[in-house]
Amino acid sequence: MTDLDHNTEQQIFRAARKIFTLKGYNGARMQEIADEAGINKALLHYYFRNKDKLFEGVFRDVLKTLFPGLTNILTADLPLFEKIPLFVSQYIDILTNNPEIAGFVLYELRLNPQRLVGNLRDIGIDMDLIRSQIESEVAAGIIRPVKPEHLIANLISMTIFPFIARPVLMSIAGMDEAHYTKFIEERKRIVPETIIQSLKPIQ
Amino acid sequence: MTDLDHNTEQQIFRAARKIFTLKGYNGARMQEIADEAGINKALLHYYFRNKDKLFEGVFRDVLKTLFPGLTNILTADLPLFEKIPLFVSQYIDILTNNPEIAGFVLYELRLNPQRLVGNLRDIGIDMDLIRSQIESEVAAGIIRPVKPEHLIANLISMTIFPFIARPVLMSIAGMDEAHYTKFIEERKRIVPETIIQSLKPIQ
DNA sequence: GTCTATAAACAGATAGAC
DNA sequence: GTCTATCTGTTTATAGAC
Repeated sequence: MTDLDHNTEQQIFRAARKIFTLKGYNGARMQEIADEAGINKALLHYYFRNKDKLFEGVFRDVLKTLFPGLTNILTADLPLFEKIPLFVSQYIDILTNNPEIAGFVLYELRLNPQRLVGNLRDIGIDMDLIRSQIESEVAAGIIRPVKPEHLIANLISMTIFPFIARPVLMSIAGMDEAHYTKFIEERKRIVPETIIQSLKPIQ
Repeated sequence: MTDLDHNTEQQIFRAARKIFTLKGYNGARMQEIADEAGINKALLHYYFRNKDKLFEGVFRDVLKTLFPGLTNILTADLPLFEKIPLFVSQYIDILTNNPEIAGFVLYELRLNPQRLVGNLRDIGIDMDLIRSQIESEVAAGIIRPVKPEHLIANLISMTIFPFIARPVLMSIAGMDEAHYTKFIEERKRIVPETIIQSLKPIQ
């Protein structure tokens, strides 16, 4: 399956990814996807049978953008204080390039949680590994004890949420586009700093 | 306008709030709202003219659940270290009772950011007030310097995100319903602790 | 493979009886 | 105020020509 073999199929898929992530499953129209791809509506059905199957493909594709490389960082063989900034920085870069996908995935999963089934492999984090890393760093006096669920929750919350809540944050803080961009860039430093400070043992 | 005067209207509104927050504007069906309210579809139009107006009312109502009391806490006359746990605890209680509204509001706002216009009053936080409180507590040696945008972003991210990402968090951490409930309750302690630790001056 | 034309189902909205 | 019946427009999906 080379790039040239399925040029139209790829064009459709790219258009579908754009429209679906922007408008959601229920808000997306097959006609709009066809327009975006510059082809006829009937071709969508020729290549992908129906809206559901097209969406399913896009959703898997978006999950692959969002998860695998990142869960790898979390389970890499690095001290927590190195892992955390790496994770935040890479995640912010991905979301800066794909600003809609976090909100898209979480919303569609809430509408339809069973979409997780069958895609769990892409999302899973080895919590036991993180738990044992925490235990050994606690034993070494590097960090204070913390439950892995809460550490992970804090980390991804502070990293992802500003992308989901963008309009609200801009509004309450009175930011324009430029401010928001700067704000996001600053979070590469702020988020790790916040977590690391909270993890340091009390001297 | 007493409760008894508009019993049907209220029934419809409650049903609409349930269906809209659960399925979103695009996913909600007037028929389903009518069924939920136990009345006929035509009555929806009799009371609320059309789907847009019905949604508009629900959206405002949800904003009122989500914001006013909380922004009040943030601008109350209390030390930061007291405000923060209060905010987290109250927000978690509200979201526990209305688990879908955070995701609902943020998603609908992303689809349609202009919904903020005209509702800004409900959402606004007086950032200058928070900024000056930070400055004075820094001057008093109680906390380290921090930009108000980031403090607020950290606070609401860690508080709200676990409700939006519920299925993902449950999945990656292998939690069942009971675990998740306990996890959320724990965050009333964890979130303030994390922020406060990160704010304490280095001794 | 790609198109035009159209079928089939659905969803929002209204007319009009009671 | 509340209902049944129906209209109108939209949207997914297919048939069939090229």
